[in-house]
Amino acid sequence: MLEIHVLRENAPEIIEGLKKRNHDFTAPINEILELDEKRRACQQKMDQVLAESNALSRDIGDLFKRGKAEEANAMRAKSAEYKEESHRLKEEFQELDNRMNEALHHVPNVPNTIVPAGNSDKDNEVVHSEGETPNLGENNLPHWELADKYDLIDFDLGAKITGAGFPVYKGKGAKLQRALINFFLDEADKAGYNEVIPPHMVNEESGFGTGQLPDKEGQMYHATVDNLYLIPTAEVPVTNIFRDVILESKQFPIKMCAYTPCFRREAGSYGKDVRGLNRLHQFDKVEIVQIQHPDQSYDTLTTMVDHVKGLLQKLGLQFRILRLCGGDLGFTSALTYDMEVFSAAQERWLEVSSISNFETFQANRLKCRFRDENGKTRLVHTLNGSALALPRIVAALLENNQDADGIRIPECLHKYTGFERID
RNA sequence: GGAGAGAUGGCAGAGUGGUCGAAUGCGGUGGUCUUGAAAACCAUUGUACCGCAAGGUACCGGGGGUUCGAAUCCCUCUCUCUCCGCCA
Repeated sequence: MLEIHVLRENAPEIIEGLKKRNHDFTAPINEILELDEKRRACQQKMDQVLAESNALSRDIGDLFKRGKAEEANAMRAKSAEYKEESHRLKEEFQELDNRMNEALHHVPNVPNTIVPAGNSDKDNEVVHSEGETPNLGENNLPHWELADKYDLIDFDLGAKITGAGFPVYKGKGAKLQRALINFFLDEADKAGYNEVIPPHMVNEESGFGTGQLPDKEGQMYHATVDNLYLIPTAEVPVTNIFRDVILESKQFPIKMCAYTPCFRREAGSYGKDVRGLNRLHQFDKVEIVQIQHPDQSYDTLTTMVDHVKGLLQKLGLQFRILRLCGGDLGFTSALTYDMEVFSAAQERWLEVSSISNFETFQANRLKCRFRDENGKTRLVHTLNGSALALPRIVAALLENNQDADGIRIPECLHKYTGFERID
């Protein structure tokens, strides 16, 4: 969430910046500023009453000590007045503070100046493209048919056990899955990311910290009995490692990576989007997360994009990089690059990674700060990216590397799979 | 699941109703000394909010209560530990 003092000082610029999201935030922001003003006035009154009340209590204490109980008792009535007054002001303050924060929670991050204007994914800007579309010939198959033909993934079995969108990976299909996870983790390790295995369920505070709550509540599976959420991405538990933490500048950059399954309800999805591996309720992903000094975060974003680029190059997949437009940008992000691979049999681009700089937006919710050169605490910048999400990578690998009687495994995976072909 | 104990500053650990935001030790930072280092000594060392400032307020796991006054008493929630049971 935006910092109230920043909003207070730069409201017109922020309203202007948010227009890229195709939404006019003038009214809610004005309301926030109004509540903020009332809130501060109320705090001043409250603090003053408390100060007087505290002074009076000290005086009464002194009188008791000096044995002047009668005088002390005479002052109790006044004290009761202070108490009533301060209680009333505290209630008023909390009410104003809650309302202000509630409104503030629903204001998204301000897009970076280089974010293109636009309404939907059609307006995203292609900033890079490489690799060639393989020539598959006539009888090529989409990945769900290949998965069936070579007995790699069983969607029906998953539907029987759990429901649609929960596939069962089998045989070489399962081994390929494991190979990709290990390959991605090893590459992240080589790039200096520290691996963690976080919990796969998180509490409300964590969901709020990274911005999934309260806005995207419906996207997560919620275990209501214990009030825990299945993670939609490792971003949530990993970034929350740094909730309520004050870092030293010399600790930058903090680089973490994690493999986890990810759970998403994906309510409202339908059609060809959800066929096969295109959109699942449970999938595997290796995530990279960085915590950076505000001055360095955009350089870091570039290194993260380059890291993912390297993975796609090693896998030999045709891909492109998009700079998301304001209308497609996530709630918490200031700038996002999406990586898409070309799925040759489906003849469509599939998003396999999303790499974002959240600047201080998450840090403010997380209360993740660092001590700057002057010893003052400031909010850090947080970033994360998929490196990579497995299902669509598998879809593209199966489709793009198929021939008449099998599927070729890219060389970088051989030492992980133990086989070079699926047939 | 049953029974009990506990939660204090970066850590350890005092404090059981009145200048306590909190002793002391360790750690951190700055300095003196030293060729350098160590040791020793001196100083400093929580966070947030309000305020131009002076200063004020809040916070001793969270919330509520008693009291003129609470880290200290009461209620409640959460978490941790010990024992028993169950168990991958």
